[in-house]
Amino acid sequence: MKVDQGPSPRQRRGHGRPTLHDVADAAGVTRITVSRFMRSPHLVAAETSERIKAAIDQTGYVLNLQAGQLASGNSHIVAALIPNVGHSIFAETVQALAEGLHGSGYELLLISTGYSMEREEQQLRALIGWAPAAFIVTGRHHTAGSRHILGAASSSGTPVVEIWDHPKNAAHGDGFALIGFDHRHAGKSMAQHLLAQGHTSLAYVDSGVAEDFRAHERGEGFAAEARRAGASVKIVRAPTGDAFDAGRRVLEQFVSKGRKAVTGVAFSNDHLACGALLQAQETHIEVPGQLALMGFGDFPIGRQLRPGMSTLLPPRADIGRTAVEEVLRSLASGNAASSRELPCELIVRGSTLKGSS
Amino acid sequence: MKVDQGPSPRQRRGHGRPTLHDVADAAGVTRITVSRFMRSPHLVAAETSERIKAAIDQTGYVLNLQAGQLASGNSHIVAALIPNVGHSIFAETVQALAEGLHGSGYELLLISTGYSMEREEQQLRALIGWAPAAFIVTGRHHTAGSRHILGAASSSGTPVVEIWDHPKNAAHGDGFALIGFDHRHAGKSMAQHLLAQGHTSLAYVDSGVAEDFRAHERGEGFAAEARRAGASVKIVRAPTGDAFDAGRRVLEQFVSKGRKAVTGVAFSNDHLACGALLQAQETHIEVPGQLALMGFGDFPIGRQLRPGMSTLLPPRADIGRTAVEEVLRSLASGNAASSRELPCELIVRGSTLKGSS
DNA sequence: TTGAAAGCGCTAACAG
DNA sequence: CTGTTAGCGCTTTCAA
Repeated sequence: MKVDQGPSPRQRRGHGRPTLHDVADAAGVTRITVSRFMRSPHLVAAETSERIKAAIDQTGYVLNLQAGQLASGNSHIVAALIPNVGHSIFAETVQALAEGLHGSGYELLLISTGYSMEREEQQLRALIGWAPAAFIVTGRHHTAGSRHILGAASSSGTPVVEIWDHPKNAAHGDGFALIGFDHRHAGKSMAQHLLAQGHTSLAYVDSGVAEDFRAHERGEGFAAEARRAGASVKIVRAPTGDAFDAGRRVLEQFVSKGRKAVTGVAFSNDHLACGALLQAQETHIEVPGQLALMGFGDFPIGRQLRPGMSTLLPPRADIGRTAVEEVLRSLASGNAASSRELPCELIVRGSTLKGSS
Repeated sequence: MKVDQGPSPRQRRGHGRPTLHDVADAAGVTRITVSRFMRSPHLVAAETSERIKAAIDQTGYVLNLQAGQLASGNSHIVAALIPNVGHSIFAETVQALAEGLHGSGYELLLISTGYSMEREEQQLRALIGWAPAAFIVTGRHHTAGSRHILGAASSSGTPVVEIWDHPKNAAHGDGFALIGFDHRHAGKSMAQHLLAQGHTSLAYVDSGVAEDFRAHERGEGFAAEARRAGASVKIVRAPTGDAFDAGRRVLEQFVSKGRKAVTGVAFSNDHLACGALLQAQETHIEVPGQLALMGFGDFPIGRQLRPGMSTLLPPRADIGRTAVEEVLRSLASGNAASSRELPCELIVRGSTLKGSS
């Protein structure tokens, strides 16, 4: 017995899929009973349940979420805006978001902003049409328009969580929950590590991506700490393009431009740092002997090269897990999501440890 | 004049956001006119448009997509199921999907299946509740349940595209559009390259992920071609876990187990191959002198190590671009999406070229 | 434990 | 160019 296509019995506008009504007819009950069965089976008599169950697989019925959400007034979509879904640094966070939401009854709507605040705002505007139940955005820098949208959502009870950031001096308070770590402090840790190794002439290689504010902040923290300790410090910006190549070119610069004075370099991510390490090895610069290098992110390759790349391990997956946790908690309790600090961990390997190379 | 919260005038159930009705009232027209203005502004008189425009920003109105889709009967969601959104090999494809859909009026609903067919089926079941306008799935291996769901969608006019595959002998015809390349043929190319370099004792290191069928198929193609040419060939499976480490361990095996006879090894991806290359260098095995290595995927790191890693470059971004193209074309024309072959490119670097190391 | 009535916010179809 | 009417498929009261 198939759903008929041609001259149909009950004239319908929508696509021909079975509806609650069809199931109800087949089971000899009304729509509401079927609806109830779908959401709270225990409120339906056992015998009725059986009939409905049979009717459901007979018709091949699937609940239409859109209709349900329209009627109930709350969507089951969690929107997450990530600078670059595929980038090594965010991959695990995204994975954790998906993992955490799986089975919660909420669906993850994942958006790549391409590290562009304008793009983020556009996406947000498109998203609000979906009336997401919660927003997860990356970082605390947004256009005025984005802040307005998120603020409106937040003040009408929609959880808004900013991930991958958590400045200690939350002077700037948009009131959104922040889940992550202090990037200035991360930069400071990097500087401290190099200083502790006896370096007094430092450099920070910033991300070539203009809107990677978090990398810039790490640089600021790095420079501030270096100066505080009386060391010299240079900040250079990596070229755009392949990160390994960028790292290589930066190293060339350091060598050719007579910046040999620099002995300790921190990079805004491990790929840059590893590119520099490879370049150093090929041009016979000893690491860490002549030059100590460290990265950020603890990407797999950093552990593989010799000497291993010292780095800061950010709580990549934890950020995702915690964000979902907060969102779900907030959704369930009605209270706003709260901020959580998740610190980085310093991973020391051969690229900064004199004893090792 | 704010939307009131307390004892409201028009008793409403939904969340307090403004609706078409509010805008219509404010503009002194009916809802349908506003609706029309939102979708086909050119059908509305200039003067009326002005009034509506004013009413819209006065009320802060946003179109509710869910309601619209329910009423019109067609969703604007394109669902894409990818084994691992963050994995290097898929990152560009995902990026291209997002890019291509941006501005098309469709939203990308991105799902990671974790390389599990069961998981894929679960996700599909959850997804159909959203009535996606199109499905993009990875590969041509799915559970019977998934095939059933996709088949039903397809035969009711919903485009279904399988990406990252395109077997030449499409004996198996689910009828879905296939966008990608023939993995057996890719494996064959890899074997041919090693054979052409004079190797007669080959090995293929298969992915440790059981459900990475495409990697297995490349191995089959590789082995078949090797045998055809009279070479010996072994297939081993990489351990799971960090891919670089897995590659290292596989290389250790080759050396310790007296499998020294093997002189040419192809890996199911570049990370495995690069791990092996690093391990070889550290244990003073000459590449390509004693052992030629090649990978698959052309990941950035393969270009950076010395000697460079020979590999097969799959049309990562092209697959995504083309998939979106086909989906949109199909959606617009009503015809089913069609298959497209997008071949891989052989990238020869030092790891297989005797003259270079 | 089940049902009736009303409506979520928007749009198709046809008039005018 | 604009309005009327009648839903899309489901869920929320509230009553039986």
